[in-house]
Amino acid sequence: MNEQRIGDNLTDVKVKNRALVLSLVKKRGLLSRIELARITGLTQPTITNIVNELITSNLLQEVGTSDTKAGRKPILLSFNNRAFYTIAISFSRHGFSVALTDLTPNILFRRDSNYELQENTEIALLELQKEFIHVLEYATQSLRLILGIGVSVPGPVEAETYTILAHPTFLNHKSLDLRSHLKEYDLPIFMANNADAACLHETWNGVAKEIPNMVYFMAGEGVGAGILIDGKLYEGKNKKAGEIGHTSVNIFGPRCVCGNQGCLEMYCNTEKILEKAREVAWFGESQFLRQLLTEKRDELKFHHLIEGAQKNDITCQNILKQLGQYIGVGIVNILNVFDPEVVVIGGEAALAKEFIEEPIRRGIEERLLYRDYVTPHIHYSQWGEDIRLLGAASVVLDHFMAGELGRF
Amino acid sequence: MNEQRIGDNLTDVKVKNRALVLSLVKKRGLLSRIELARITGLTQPTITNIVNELITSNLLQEVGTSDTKAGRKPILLSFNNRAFYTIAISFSRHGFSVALTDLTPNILFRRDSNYELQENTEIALLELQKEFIHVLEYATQSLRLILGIGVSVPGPVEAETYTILAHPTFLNHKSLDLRSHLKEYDLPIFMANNADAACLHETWNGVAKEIPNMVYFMAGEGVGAGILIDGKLYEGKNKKAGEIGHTSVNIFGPRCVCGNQGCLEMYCNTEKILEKAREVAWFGESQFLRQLLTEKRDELKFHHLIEGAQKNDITCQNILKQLGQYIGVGIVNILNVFDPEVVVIGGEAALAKEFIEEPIRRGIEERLLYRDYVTPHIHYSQWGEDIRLLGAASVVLDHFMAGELGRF
DNA sequence: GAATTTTTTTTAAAATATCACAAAATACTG
DNA sequence: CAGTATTTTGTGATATTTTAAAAAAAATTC
Repeated sequence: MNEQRIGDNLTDVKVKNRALVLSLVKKRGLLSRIELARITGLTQPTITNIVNELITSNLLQEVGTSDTKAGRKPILLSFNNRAFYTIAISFSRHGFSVALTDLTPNILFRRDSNYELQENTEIALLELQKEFIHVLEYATQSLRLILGIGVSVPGPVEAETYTILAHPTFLNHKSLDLRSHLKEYDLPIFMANNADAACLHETWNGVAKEIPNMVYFMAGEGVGAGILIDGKLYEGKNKKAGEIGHTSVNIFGPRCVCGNQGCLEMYCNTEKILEKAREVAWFGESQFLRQLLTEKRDELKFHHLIEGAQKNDITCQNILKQLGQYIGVGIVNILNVFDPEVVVIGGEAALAKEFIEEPIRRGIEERLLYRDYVTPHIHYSQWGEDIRLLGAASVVLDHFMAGELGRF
Repeated sequence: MNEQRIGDNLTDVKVKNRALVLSLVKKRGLLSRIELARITGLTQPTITNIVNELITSNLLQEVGTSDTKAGRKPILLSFNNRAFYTIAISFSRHGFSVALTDLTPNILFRRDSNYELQENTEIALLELQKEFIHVLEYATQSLRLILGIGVSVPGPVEAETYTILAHPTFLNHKSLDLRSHLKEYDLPIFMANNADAACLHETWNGVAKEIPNMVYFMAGEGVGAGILIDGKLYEGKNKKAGEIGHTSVNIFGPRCVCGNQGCLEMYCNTEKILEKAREVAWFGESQFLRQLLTEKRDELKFHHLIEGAQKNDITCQNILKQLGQYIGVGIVNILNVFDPEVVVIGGEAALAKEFIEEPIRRGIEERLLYRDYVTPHIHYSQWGEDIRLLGAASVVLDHFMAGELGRF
């Protein structure tokens, strides 16, 4: 696939500049040729040339003009998010979704399912295939050109083959070569850990559009991070980077399933938080929790804690506050190690923003090594549950925009 | 200085390819033109062209031929490490050194001093200037062309201005603009944290020559890391990345000077280890330590522990073993977060390799999340104390080889 | 010593951005 | 409302760089 050339080439220049122009318009919205020239430092004829090619391949469109003081009005260019489409597949620990998205990406059509890949892999795969075909038919019916399939997985992925690897919390039986199951549709497949996928989405459509160094801290059923360095996803030698959830934050702490002691994940995954809430529910002072538990038995979910906290239930607030404190510890570690421009907090925990924000802020203020010299920016994911599918689509988008899929 | 062009250029290609060829010869030693063509994927004429330019600028030399089965013998090219020189300045917490180095870098002439920058900044600076002039005179006397000054600092450096920043453990009074003190000699000055500098040295002259992703874990008086990503030093938004010593590994642990709790540095810096040794010395069972302490009072140094361990003193061995265990925790955290190809352990701790190696290996085996999928490579610094100066020189080298200093 | 092999160099060709300038479109001025 | 200034976009020649093809150089083999 790769022809292993490390030396640079004339065509490399062209490809890079074309990708640069395209992604600038994608990220900044409406731009004129002259603005592109100014931003890139390329000359106007070069820009004209590149832009015309991109218009020919239908990726850019001329959409009206903008006002200037005098002279010819600049023609505004916009990214054509309907030029191509992706099929996004996302797995959580309790189900999966398949969707058709445009290049923004927006979710145009989705199918959700509760089959767990964990429980009965064969049946789940059949179900997946069914839903996939469903989406694919919807897409072909309306003549959408599909760039590829993006898959977001809550666990590790094998670097070369994009196999979903066996892993105690998501797929404990054996590794799964999803690619071969979808091979017959002859679409390129890209896979990423869901923190990485979410991270990519923030770079193309979120808060990290113009930010080279960012860490996406994902705290939900699992705790992991997507790491953006120099505008590119950093995945490490074996696509195994970002497992911040399994860094020890308590060397003398209890043993984690991974073998380590006192992993961060043991303190700030939402399951652990719920366990604690259940404990407190029966014996604690929270009427809200006790009532919930009698009504719904063991069906206590994370969003219940948020509801409780919003209804001023002190216990719920305190539990979330503690979650914030633990997340804060993780964030400070990230800040000290990565010195990123931005940290985005995502996953279920982000839904509790209003209750964890303050303890996190406080934690940074008190504990950050270089707090006198740097001001870290902490954002919270704006995408809710959709981020799973949006991330999956962004994986395809990311490969496409790098010029890898050769459609422009 | 930067003309802010993000678009790519024909000259960019040339500069990159030239830098690539030069660094390949520097790193791999003797190479012929045809080999360079094969490695880079560039064509032979392109290589010839570039090589001839580099020979003209005296950076490459033709040195004999190598044997082949038949045909014309390839002319071997070698990197001329005496084409230019650097002046390296390194600070530790207890003194500084100034040296002249070639481009390997080898230390050709050095001056060491025990003035602490901390104690009496003004006098120390005068002393530094004196030694610097000494080295500079030695250099000019023999007509060496100096590329620039490299400075390695055991603390943070301000990104834009290369100011040495105030910091509790090295320079607690106020920031120091070393650049302006050396301005009159009209040489470019580059500064880096000493972990970063050491990391760079490993990329140019050590174990990471061909490795894009590496973490240099430095454990000595302080604990920090130099992070290599995609072949480049990763410094973060504000050159504050890599402070792994101040990641919390015990959220419930004692407060660190930095504000955080249970920082890694509190468990595996050598000072802490020595404190523990001193405690144990009087009341423990170690005859070696007790004798040492009565002879030398409070002059117990880290190398004494190593000596003791080498003389089979169980207490010394146990203390070092524990150090290894703590370092192991740090390494596992690094491996889980960065998934690097290589981790290099440096700093004073690396001197105790024979005693910490096993507990570190064991720690990784037991605690690494993806131990079934990845095999991390752990190296130990080979450079001893010289790494400070070598690192400082490598900072200059690194800028030069990137084509920034415009001498080729 | 002629044929063969391998490396290096030369020459011509292709690709790309740049430079200088022209054309187009609009606002401002009197 | 015509003319001018201003700004954006487009065009053609030029310079630079890599590439492709072929020649030259150097060494080995038969």
